[in-house]
Amino acid sequence: MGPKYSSSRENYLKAIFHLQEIHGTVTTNDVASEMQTRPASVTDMLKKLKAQKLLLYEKYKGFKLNTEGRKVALQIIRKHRLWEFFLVEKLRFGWDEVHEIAEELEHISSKKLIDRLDEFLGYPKTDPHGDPIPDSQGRWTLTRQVDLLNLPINQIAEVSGIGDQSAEILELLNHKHIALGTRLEVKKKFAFDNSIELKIKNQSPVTISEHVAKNVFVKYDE
Amino acid sequence: MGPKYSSSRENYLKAIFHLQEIHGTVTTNDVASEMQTRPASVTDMLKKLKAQKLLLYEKYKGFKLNTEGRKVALQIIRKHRLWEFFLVEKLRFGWDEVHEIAEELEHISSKKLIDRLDEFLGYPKTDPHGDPIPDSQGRWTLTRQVDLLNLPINQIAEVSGIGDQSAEILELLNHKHIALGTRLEVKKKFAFDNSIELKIKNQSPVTISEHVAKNVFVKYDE
DNA sequence: AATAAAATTTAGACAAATCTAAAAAATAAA
DNA sequence: TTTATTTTTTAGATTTGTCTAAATTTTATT
Ligand SMILES: [Mn+2]
Ligand SMILES: [Mn+2]
Ligand SMILES: [Mn+2]
Ligand SMILES: [Mn+2]
Repeated sequence: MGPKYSSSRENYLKAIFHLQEIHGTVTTNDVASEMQTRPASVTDMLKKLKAQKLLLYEKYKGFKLNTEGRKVALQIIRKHRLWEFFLVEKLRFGWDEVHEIAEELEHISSKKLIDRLDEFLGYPKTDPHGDPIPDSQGRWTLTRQVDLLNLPINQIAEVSGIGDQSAEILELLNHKHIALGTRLEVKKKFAFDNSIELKIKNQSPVTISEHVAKNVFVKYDE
Repeated sequence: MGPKYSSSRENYLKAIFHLQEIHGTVTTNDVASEMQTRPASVTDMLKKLKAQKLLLYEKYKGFKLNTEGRKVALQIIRKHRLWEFFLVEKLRFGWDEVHEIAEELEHISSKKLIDRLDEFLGYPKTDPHGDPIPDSQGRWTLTRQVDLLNLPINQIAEVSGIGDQSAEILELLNHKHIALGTRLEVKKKFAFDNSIELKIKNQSPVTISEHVAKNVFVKYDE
């Protein structure tokens, strides 16, 4: 037996899942721009997903995944993030080069494969970008985190996630030696442009823009 | 950039490659039965592969891969066999359950991924079924091997490959504790039905049919 | 409330991969 | 060497996923 849903359908489910995490409900244009496709193509797919009973959808009224749709989406996200972890931890890829490959690997259908992979990797809780990895029941552990703009001055914290995950921001962070797990503190906040000066142990201070700061999440003990 | 050729095209290339290894040239019906599809579908694909300059084909005259087609086929075979090795050696799958999964994994496009995987696995020379793994230039090392029907009596030899790789024969061999690398010798050959009695160290003798014996390959020092 | 703009859906088309049924070509049998 | 059988190809459909252009609906602005 082949895969239950096509790669394309799976990509739509994943995109809708991510968008509805933010806005609760999702629009056609959102999905189109997220997936680099045309609104008409999205509408076509919405009908198919509704027919498959994965989506709550009334035309012109927005839409969201139903329970089954969320379940399927979470399994794809699980696969995506486990494969990313594998690529970084076992095959020595950089965290900024794994997304595209995982975008393909996430569509491999074997459930046994992914559970064995999970075991082989030691049941990791987060992927190389700090995002949580759902378990085989689709549950994940929530971690409270704050972005760098909101980290109090002189509070030491650990990088736990990245918002925007474009190759561009990852390249920038790589260059500044900011990675998942990096311990750092904010030394100065400049009101002029909201840029921030950071200090990482044993390194000279680095400055990042507001745009970057908003996309770096950290956790810290109070 | 996505994959250069569709999964379907890659499956055809691989099937044609295997068939032409045996017969030199390949027929439409051969491919159709190998791939569980219809002759008409094969003809359709042949035209596409010819248009892509991967295949030498004149209608009604048989066909075979050209240099480029062979090159592409060998890279897919390389991926298939490396993934099979990974599944058995790292994820503890049985050798009789990896083929289907590798059938999907072989279509992941990243060249860097497969080269890193090769390195991670320690550059294995053969897959779990004893078949050679091409290197990244498409070369493999030939090993002379003989099937069990032709193994001299009392000559100790090591299982190095399986011909038919159906789940059925693999299940049978599994049950009789015959695996890749097993050292064994032929104790008796029965002329009546060409069945064979084998001895594996520390085990009681087992009997296999001519049909099975023809599909188990071994190597041995003379 | 009427009009303009934006968002969404529909209509109709296309490419890829497959199929069935029928036609054409090659091969085997009489 | 005719005739019959098998193999292969073509013709025409179908399914999935995509697109453009046009129509429809919703939302925002005067
Ligand atoms: Mn994907
Ligand atoms: Mn990730
Ligand atoms: Mn395959
Ligand atoms: Mn194999």
